[in-house]
Amino acid sequence: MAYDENRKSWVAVDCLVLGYDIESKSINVLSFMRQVDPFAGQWSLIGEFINEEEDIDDAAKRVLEKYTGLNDVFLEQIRVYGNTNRDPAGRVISILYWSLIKLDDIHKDIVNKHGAQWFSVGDLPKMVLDHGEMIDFGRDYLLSKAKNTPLGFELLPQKFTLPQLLNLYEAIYGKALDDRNFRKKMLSTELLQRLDEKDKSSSKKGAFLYEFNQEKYHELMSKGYHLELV
Amino acid sequence: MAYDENRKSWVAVDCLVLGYDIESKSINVLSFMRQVDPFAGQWSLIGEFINEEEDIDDAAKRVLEKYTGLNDVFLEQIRVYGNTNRDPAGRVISILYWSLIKLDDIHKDIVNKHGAQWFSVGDLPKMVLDHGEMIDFGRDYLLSKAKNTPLGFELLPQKFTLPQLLNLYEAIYGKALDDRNFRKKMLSTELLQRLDEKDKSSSKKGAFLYEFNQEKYHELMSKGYHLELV
DNA sequence: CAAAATAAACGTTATTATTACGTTTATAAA
DNA sequence: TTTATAAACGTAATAATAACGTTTATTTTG
Repeated sequence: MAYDENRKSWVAVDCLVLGYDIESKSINVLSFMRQVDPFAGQWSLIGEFINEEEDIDDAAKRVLEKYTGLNDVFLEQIRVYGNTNRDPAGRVISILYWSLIKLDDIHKDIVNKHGAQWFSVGDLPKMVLDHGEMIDFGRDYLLSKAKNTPLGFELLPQKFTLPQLLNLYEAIYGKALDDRNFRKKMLSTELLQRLDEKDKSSSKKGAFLYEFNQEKYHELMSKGYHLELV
Repeated sequence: MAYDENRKSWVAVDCLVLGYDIESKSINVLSFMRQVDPFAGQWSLIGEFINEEEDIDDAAKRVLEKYTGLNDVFLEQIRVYGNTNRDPAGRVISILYWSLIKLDDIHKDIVNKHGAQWFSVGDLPKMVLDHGEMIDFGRDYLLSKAKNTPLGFELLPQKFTLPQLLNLYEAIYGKALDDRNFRKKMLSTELLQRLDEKDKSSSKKGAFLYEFNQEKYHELMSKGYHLELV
C-alpha cells in the first residue's frame, strides 16, 4: 500500500430526511435519539460510519433503509462537514445526504424501532453536534432547488391536488403565493397529468387530483428545456 | 475514544483550479504531474491528504497555496467522491474543491516548481483516477452557477471590458450570445462600474474598462435581490 | 328547497423582460 | 480623406410576469 496508515480519519454519512405533512402544511425532519456516546440521548440526524467495502452512496442508502425501511427514493449527497472540532470524540468527516420522501411511504414500525420521530422544521429540538447547521443548509438548498427542479413532487403523494402543491411551495418559500398565477405556471409546464378523480377532503367542490409526469420531464430535460416553477 | 479505530479511511482534498485565458478565450484547468505511486507521472488535479489537525477547508487552502502561491481567492467545496474502487491503492475519500482565479495572479515560479501546467478544457490530457469526471462535474457546475452568481468576475482581472466579459460567458455557455442584449442585461444590474479608461488591445476605438462592484452586490443580496446575468 | 358559504377553477389587463434585429461612433491604417 | 473595424447605442415585436376580478361546484344552513 502506497499511502501512510497513520493519516486516516473516520468517515460517516448523515441523512437529512425531509417529508411534507399535508395536514399541517409543514416540512418535517426525521430525527432519532442518538445511541452512541458521546451525546447518547440527544436528537440526531440518522447516520453511521461508512463500511470499509462500501461506496458512500451505498452507505447512505443503507442508513436510510435501516431507519425508514425505504429504498429507491430520492437521495443525494449535498455537502461535507469536516472541521476538526465538530465532534469532540474524534476527527470525523461527515458526508451529508438528503432524502425527500412521501410521508405516507415510511414504514412506521421500522421508524419507531429506532426511536425516530418527525419534527416540523419550525419547531426543532436542539440537535447534536453540527446537525442543526446541516438542517439549515438543507432548507436553504431546498429553497434554491425548488424553482428549477421538480423536487417538490418527491414530497407529495403520487396523486396530489393543485392546492396541496401550492401549499407545499408556500411552505418551502415561507411566503404566500398567488394561487391563480401558480396554477397557470405549473400547468404551462405540461408536466402535470390531470386525473378524472377529485379529492374532497378539504372542500365541498373537491379538487382535481394530478400526477407528475416523470417521463415527460426527462424527455424535456434531455432536449435542454429549462424548467421554471412558481 | 468512543469510535472503532479499525474503521478509518484516507481522506484527501482535490482542487479543481479554473482560470480564463482572455487571449485564447478558453477556460483552463490547472493540472500537475502526480508524484506519488500509484500512477506517478500521470496528470492530476492538485490535491493531498488532509492533516490530522486541520479543517477540510484549511486543507484545501493549503493545497491551493502550495501549488499556486495563491491564498484568499474563491475556493469552495463542491462534491465528494467515495466509491471503493476509485483508487486501486486504497480506500480514499476525496473532497473536491474548486477555485476560480485570475490567470495573471498566479505565481508562475511556484506553479513551475511542482510541474503544474494549464490545459484548455477543450484539450485535456487523460487524467488520473476519476479526475476527468471531477473536471466534467466542475464545468457543469460552473454552467449552472454562472447565470445567478457573479462567479464569472472571479475569472477576469480586476479591470475588464464588456467584450471580454461577453467572450468569457460565451466560453462558459459554449455558444454565441447577442452582444447588444448581453450588454443591456449586464449593465441593468448596476453592478458594473465603468472607469474613465479604455483597453485598446483589440480595437482602434478601444473598449471601456469596468470593475465589478462587490460591495453593491452584497448589499443587494442581503435585500433578497435575485441576480440574473446573461 | 332556496340561499348562503366556500374552496376551486378560470379569466383579464397592465407592466416588465426578452429576443432579434438595425444604426452610429471612435479610432488607426490605407 | 477614405476605409475598415470593434465598440457602443437604439428600437420594435413578442413573451412572461404580476396583480388583480369572476364563475363554478358542492355542502350546509335557514
